[in-house]
Amino acid sequence: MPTQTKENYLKAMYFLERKGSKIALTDLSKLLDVSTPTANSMVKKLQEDEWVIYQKYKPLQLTEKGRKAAALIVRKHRLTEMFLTKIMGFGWEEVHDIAEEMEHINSDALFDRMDELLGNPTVDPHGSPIPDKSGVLVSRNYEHLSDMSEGQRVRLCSMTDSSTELLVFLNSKNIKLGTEMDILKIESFDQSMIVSYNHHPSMMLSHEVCKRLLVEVVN
Amino acid sequence: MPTQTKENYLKAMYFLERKGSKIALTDLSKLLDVSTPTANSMVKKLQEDEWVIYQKYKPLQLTEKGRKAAALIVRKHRLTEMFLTKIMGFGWEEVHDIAEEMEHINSDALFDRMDELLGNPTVDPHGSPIPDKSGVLVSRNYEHLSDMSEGQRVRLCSMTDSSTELLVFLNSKNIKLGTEMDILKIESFDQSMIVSYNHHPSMMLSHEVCKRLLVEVVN
DNA sequence: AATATTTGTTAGATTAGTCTAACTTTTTAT
DNA sequence: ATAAAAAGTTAGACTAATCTAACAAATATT
Repeated sequence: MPTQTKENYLKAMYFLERKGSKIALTDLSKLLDVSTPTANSMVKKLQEDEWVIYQKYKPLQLTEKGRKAAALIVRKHRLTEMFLTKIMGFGWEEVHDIAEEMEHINSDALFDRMDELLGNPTVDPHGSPIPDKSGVLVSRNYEHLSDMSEGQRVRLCSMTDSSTELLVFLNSKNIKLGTEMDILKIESFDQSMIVSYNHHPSMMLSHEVCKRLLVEVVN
Repeated sequence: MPTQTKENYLKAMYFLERKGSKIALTDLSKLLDVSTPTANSMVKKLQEDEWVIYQKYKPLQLTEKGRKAAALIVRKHRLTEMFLTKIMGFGWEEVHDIAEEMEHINSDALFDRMDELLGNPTVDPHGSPIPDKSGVLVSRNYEHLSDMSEGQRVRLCSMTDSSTELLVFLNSKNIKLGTEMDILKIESFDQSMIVSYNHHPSMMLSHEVCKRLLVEVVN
């Protein structure tokens, strides 16, 4: 098992890989908020135990071993988030930071028990998929709300980023995962949407927000 | 907030202080399984932020600040143990190692919620007292089972050490916190005790075990 | 009281993780 | 195609936490 710091490097590389395939050192260092030389020397060390493949000036790559390790950290993170919301009663906007620490806890028993108590969940409180015990992640392909058209009915399933600000905003609008919305109108000048859902007959959502909400069309 | 390592030094000093008042560097280094020079240089560093009072060749001392910090770590540890047993269904012999990692998690919200869900417990699953939110620990004065006499009826309330081996042993004998036992006989040659409890009419407990069990007399 | 033992200290080295400054390679833009 | 910009690398230094070897002080033993 790598150190906590190394786990964070693997996790960051995992996210970068899932986003755009090529992992750039600069992106990694920005994501982890360290200097590029720091990230550079760390990936060289990670190579020694075959977590990553490193070649000078080439994009970074995770090995299978490194990818699996990263996925299992993400699994611990997302199970924890689910546990904190479903069992302990936290709001979805409160759980990220706690999970960020708990994901480094070394105890299969703990996370297996969470998994069990939660009934083997497949997504976290923000709709992000939970990798399985062998590190396999099956992610569904949702659409950005911003790409939908007037008249469609959609269900909120996930979001591109789960920043506290976005989650608090959605709380204030009473929008949750699973909330179904009718797209009443799209303002052409700023791409903002007027939607209706539950008991809210007409709510305006800015383009910035719509870009970050992932939905599926309701038949 | 000190680092995780420093928190472990404070916690160790706290235990040593509660056991015999004078904190010796050698004892500290043994408890933490580091060399004496390592412990020595660390207490010097801890002094810089006024966690401890250090004077060459003198016994170590915790400052009020250091003692409170240590107590709050112990609080997190014991709340976690309680949470793992009562809410998550772990056995009392399984929780120490997990709590040892969770005690370093930095989240008042998490531990406050545990406290709440548990109904503000005052002892952990092994009968050890839980310091309150301001770091005050009120510990009851139990007797060692080994110091009791024939004919007395006692209730198991705590133990001097909660090693997995002892806990597993007690599990196998079906002895729990709260179990009331009648001391039927004390063998003079080895101080072992014959006790009866629940549906066990006569059980032999070695002196080694009796020394580690803390009880109170039942009137 | 003198000596032996234990306890504590200093010095110097090592590893993990970080930085800045300077430099090189690759990519982008004119 | 060359210059400018971006990305990546190397060198060297720093802090936290650890070690061993050597030494000093305090305590215990005869």
